[in-house]
Amino acid sequence: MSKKIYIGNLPFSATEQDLRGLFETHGEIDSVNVIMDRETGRARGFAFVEMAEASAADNAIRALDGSDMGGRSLRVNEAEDKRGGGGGGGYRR
DNA sequence: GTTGAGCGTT
Repeated sequence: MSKKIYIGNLPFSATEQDLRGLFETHGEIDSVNVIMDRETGRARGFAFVEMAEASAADNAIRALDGSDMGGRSLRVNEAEDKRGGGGGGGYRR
């Protein structure tokens, strides 16, 4: 079972590759998704990483949460399900 | 700078 991870307080210069490089150290990466504002195309300063194993995800969260990146302390946690749990966007059924 | 998106309907 894969697990989603939220990464906040990211430098706007952070990329998917940056995050993947960090997380793959702790476990198998299922997917990486840096969030961009779809209306402006600018980075929003946060991202999501999905890992193959929940145990690996938890390990990565512990290791990376509070880490200093570019002078900013990263916020790493299990992601909330605003996309995969409710249905998506507001319409459903 | 803080928890994604788009598709498209009950």
